[in-house]
Amino acid sequence: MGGTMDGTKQQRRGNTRQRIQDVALELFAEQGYEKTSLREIAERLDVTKAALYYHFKTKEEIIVSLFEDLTQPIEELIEWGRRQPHTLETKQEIVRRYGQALAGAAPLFRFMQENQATVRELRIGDTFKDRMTGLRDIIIDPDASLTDQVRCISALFTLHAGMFVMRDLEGDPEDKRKAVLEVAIDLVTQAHQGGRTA
Amino acid sequence: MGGTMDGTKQQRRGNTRQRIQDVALELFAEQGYEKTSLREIAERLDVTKAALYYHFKTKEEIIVSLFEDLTQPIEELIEWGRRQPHTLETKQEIVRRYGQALAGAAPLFRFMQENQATVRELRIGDTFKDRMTGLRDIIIDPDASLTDQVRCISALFTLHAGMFVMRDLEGDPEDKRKAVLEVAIDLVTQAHQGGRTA
Amino acid sequence: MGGTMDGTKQQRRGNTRQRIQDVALELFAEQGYEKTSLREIAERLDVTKAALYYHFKTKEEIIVSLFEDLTQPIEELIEWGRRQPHTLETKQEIVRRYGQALAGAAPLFRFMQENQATVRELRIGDTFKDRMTGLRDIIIDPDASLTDQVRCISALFTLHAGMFVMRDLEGDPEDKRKAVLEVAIDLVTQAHQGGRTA
Amino acid sequence: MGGTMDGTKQQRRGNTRQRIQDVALELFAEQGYEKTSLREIAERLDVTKAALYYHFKTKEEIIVSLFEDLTQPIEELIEWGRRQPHTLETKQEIVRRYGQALAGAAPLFRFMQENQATVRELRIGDTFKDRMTGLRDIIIDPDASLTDQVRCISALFTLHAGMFVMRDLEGDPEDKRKAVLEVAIDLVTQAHQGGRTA
DNA sequence: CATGAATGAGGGTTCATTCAT
DNA sequence: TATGAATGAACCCTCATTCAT
Repeated sequence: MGGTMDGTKQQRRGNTRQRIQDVALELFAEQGYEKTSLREIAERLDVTKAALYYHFKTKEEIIVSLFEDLTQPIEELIEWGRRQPHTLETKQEIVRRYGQALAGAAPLFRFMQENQATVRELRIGDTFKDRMTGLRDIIIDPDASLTDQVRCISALFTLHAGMFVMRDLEGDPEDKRKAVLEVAIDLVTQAHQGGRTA
Repeated sequence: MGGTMDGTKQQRRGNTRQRIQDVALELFAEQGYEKTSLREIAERLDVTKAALYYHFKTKEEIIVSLFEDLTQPIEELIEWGRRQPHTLETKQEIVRRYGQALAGAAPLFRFMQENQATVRELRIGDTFKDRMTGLRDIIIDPDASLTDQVRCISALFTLHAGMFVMRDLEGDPEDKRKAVLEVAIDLVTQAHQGGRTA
Repeated sequence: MGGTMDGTKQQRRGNTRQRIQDVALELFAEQGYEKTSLREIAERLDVTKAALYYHFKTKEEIIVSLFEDLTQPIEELIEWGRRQPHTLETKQEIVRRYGQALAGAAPLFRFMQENQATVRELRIGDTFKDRMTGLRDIIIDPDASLTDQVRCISALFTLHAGMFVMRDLEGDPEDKRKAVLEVAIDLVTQAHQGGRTA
Repeated sequence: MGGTMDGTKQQRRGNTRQRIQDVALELFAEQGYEKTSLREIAERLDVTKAALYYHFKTKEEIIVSLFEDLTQPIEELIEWGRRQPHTLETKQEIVRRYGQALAGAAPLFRFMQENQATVRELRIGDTFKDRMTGLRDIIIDPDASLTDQVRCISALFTLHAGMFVMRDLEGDPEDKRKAVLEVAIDLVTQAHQGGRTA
């Protein structure tokens, strides 16, 4: 009552919306979307379930908002990619940047990878698929051999796998990141040259 | 009463357990584990929920039984792999056979890929992880460079991706299968030679 | 096939009905009637639930049959008591014999004491109440003071308590039995003399 | 909107928790714990089952809360008893007060008496047993004869029986209460003097 | 901004019971 | 004698959501 907070309820400066997103993403990534209840989120925040509804109209809107906030870099990457010439350098740069974008929103992508069935039914599903298709079309040469097309997709998947599956591979994280990137770039490079050499 | 059934209740010869598994897997793969209710499964089979409980003790046991039934070929593959010398040929053969095994239980693996968050919490989770680790240890040379290790994992992932993600890639399914296999084999081959050449 | 049993299924000479009763009583006394399911009984006997229904029409009939089989001595005791003169000796003898009867069917009475709410709703309820009333009327003098009437009921209750509550009192069981009996007899004796002395 | 409620939904001022407890205790005492479903309780209150779960986390918590709320006088009685000298007067006073405490929470104790099997499995079970043991230790002389120990327990049991079994004894309730108390006090008195006189 | 109280729909699970074989 | 398969009703419980305050 007057003056500074007493700490009982940690800083409530109106950042509640943000805090909800943080906790939600953490729990969604850890337990899955359906197994995470609003009650659980609310409890962690020491807030009522009803409070969540002040900030988000539905449970789905929480995940959608996360998706929209966190995946903009990828949107921009695609935008950028579309305007570039389809050279090898461009492709390699795309892979590099995509790797960074994934790392920048790791929990979200972990969530999306581990909850594909859920994501597909959510509103995000289609949007996300569109983006992936967009990316693909940039690095895939339409008249490349099937094998090379697969290589490109495999490159993207390697990046994804790099984030989550390879956590239990031993080695320095930074080294692993580099190794993953190298393999991915290798794949698009092979794919790019495939057309010309074979 | 003599002769064939009248069709109202299709053949109830004792294949109910099997039919439950079939329908369950279909729905689990399509909608996810948590979003598929036992009521839904029962309705599709024109049977009561309680009937499911005659054949399976819990919902989890249904998916576990599917896992155990359909995953044995992979178990055997690992067994076989362990007894082979770690030659390039062995590795390539592992990849080939793993591809086949995946194809042989496609719906289950699609389910597991798209419901990782769920699977992790289920009893299957650990078993599955162990198997993947087992496979990895066979095709990965322990003293290979990190990059080559990533290549091997990427090969396995490419096979997985091949099953599900690449469905919307245009082209003859059989051709796609071959292309996927080629890329995967390529990756382990590069990884294998990496140590010797680099 | 032919000759003696092999022991896998212990003696099944047609005593199944009896075995059901035994196991049922044990479980009913231990866990209560409602918390004991037919599945549980069947499993303990290594038999199907359906088999129970060959021997008993309903779950209730199992407990009813136990009641009828095991409480006959008390029925007879009442019969006997009714024909005796209402002397002190008779009353004392009733108490003594009732104590024995309780001991002879301890698990059943433990069950009835600990599941009164259930028993009341079962068909047994009334029968049992009738018997208790019968007993009471024998040892209670209709024109005794209220206090002496209470003494008589208290005597009966002391016997009941003696069976179950006093199990955790230390001391030799046989000694405890005697002590309980002594107190009960004391109570009816006081009650009997009350009328004459007060 | 201003003034009194319209009666459709009787006063919902926040006394719902209390109303749940009241109805629950009534039904539990009448039909037993397991045979009373939450649906039944909810219906009587003209409320949804889910509403019960807003106020109590589980069904068990309802009975536990009743136990904790209603049983405090006995807790205090024991506390008080422990601090008194072990004189005859103290023992008699304990019996008197215990009788009052029982009367003050008659429905709860009726429930506990008639659902012992259930209570034993509930969290309350042990707590209750501890209290009874506490009471016992106050009125029982450790070096009294077994017979006198039984007398003390019998006294307590007489009080219990007085509440429930003797309802169908004819006579004025108040007179019956007095008679029961007299017998109980008599028993502890005999027990107390037993050591000195016998 | 947020809570307290409640709802309706549905979840998985268990039960006593039935009946053809 | 007993089993295998199934049912219908009920169970406790949890969820996302609503709304007056």
